[in-house]
Amino acid sequence: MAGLSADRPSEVVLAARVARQFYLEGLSKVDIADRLGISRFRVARLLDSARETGMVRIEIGLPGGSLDAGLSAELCSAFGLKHAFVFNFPDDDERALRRRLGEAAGQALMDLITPGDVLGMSWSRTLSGLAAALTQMPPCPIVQLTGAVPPPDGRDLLDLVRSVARIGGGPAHVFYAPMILDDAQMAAAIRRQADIAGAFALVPSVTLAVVAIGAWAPGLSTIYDAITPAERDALAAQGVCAELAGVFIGEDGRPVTTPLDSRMIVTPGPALERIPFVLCVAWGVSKSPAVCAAIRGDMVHGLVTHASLARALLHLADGRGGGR
Amino acid sequence: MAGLSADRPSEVVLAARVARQFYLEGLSKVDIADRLGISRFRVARLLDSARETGMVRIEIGLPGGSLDAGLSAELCSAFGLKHAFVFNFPDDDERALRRRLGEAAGQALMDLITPGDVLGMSWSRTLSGLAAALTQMPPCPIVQLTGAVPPPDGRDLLDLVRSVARIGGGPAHVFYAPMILDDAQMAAAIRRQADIAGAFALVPSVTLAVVAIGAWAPGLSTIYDAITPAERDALAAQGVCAELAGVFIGEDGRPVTTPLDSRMIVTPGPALERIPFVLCVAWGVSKSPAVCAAIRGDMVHGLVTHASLARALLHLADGRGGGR
DNA sequence: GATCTGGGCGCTCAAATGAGCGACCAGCTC
DNA sequence: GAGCTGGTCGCTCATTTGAGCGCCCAGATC
Repeated sequence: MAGLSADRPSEVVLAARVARQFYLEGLSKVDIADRLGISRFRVARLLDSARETGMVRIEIGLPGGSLDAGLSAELCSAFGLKHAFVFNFPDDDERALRRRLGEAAGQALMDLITPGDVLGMSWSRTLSGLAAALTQMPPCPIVQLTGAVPPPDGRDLLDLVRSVARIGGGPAHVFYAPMILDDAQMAAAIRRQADIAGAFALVPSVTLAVVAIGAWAPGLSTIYDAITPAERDALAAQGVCAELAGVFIGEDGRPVTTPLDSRMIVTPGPALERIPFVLCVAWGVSKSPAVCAAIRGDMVHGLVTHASLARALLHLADGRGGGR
Repeated sequence: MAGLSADRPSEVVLAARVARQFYLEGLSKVDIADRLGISRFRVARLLDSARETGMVRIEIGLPGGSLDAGLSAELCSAFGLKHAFVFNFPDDDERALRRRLGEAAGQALMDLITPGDVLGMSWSRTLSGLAAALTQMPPCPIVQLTGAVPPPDGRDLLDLVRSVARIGGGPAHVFYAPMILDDAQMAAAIRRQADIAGAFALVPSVTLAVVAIGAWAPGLSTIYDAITPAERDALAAQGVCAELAGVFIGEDGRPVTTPLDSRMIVTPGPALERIPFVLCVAWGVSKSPAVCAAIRGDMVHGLVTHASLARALLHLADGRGGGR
């Protein structure tokens, strides 16, 4: 099985000739065999040897642009994702990285959405820039998946949903409610409001959702930063390590039920799990354990991210599951 | 035929996934199609696109060692050689380069020779080191192809022929005569000597010859340096641009008949042309036009050389014939 | 010399692949 | 709406390719 002994220069060169003609000139093995006056079986064996000895090197590369197709493909394989989009954006400027990833998510959304879809959306600082890159959309209905959190720049989830709906021309199903309330009774009362109940009634029909992944750590999740230290610790003790559209996720990538749930206006975990395609955006190497957990389960089907986080994820996957 | 539009990230990534699985994991297109849930035709088209757009990069590389298989293969194709051996030897130290090329020629000879062969040999400073690398040889008869020139270090053609014969255990057919004589009559007389005539009678049975290529310029040919300036110019005027075992070669790679021939004890050009396999050793970028001419015709079937000369040859071939 | 053994070679047959073709669809023009 | 056009898709059929097998030869062992 080794082949190509080092003390047979003519065979090494012959293998190189065969490899050139096969891989670079695109000739068939039969043609090569005829030209070189050897059997097609020998051609095949020489090619095998050339591959085995590393004489033929094949790389799946960056075709240009900022999309790293090779990393994206690896991520798909390693985590069983249906789609992954890894972009070569520099990490140094956080604001620019967020903006570009938001636009990239818009690109991905345009690419994935089809006229029959019903789009669900949640909010994050990264996603708030998504609409800027949307140039064309089918007129899909768009559903607000969670209550709103007050954004620093005033562009909130309702703005995002409406912007996206305007581009496609489809109906926007929005409602006015905060994401977190002080007590469960008030949350329940709010959920009974007609517009909110109406929006949530549409969730089962959502076919494509765009959400961000938060990590359960300071500064890495809007919710983490919005609650008390005691609540943070309680959830961490329950195994929460990531957060997806207000749904808490454990290390196995499945939703974790927490006492906080009753005080939140969000699509419930089981409902989120039933959405056929959930596209996530994640950002920052420090989030890698959280993202790893989130995409490990079956909840997340697509991921938009940048190269350094992607590499960190692949490293985690290699270390643990022994993925190739 | 272009495919993979830049504004379809998912298709680009899909192509990368397909390419990974096909080229790196060795799966069949049918398997890939089944895994990804697409048709095998789509797999084939994605692979074509990936090749076209340069997403898949294939290089035929150096497997290690000093033999550059890629350059060797290119040289074979560009000049229609049966065998080429290009070695990555540094150019800076001429003595070392010559020694290593001589040994490399020995390697090539061991590789190419088979028990039924009759080996013909001529001399050059490079070839004088050939025997040093010979470890095993079939017991082939070995024939001296030319008269001798006095070597600087005393190791002459007869020594070389005898050394090679000793390693293989075959008979050595040598004779005592200089390569160049002062007048034609004396040369004719010498040719009639029994041992010389005997050796030359064997030339038609020679199946494999090892010779060096000289360029028609000062310091690049033993013969050039051995004759008068007037003779040099006369031969140059006749179109001589290279020299092979004492046979003068024109720009078309075919032997040139010259007045000098009658004064030389060498295998005649037509006889040399009839040898089934002529293996040449050449050295030095300054010889590239001569080597190019010599290997252009059908006289030379194999070449042992170093990377920089090989590249110069390919450059010449590209410029002229438009070889790819 | 007889026998064994390992490796290279080329055959057969089934699976994989490519070339070419028509179906289908979206967008456009009239 | 009818008709045209450019593009993608998957089919058929012929060719190419791979897996496995037996042959043959060289070298080792007895």
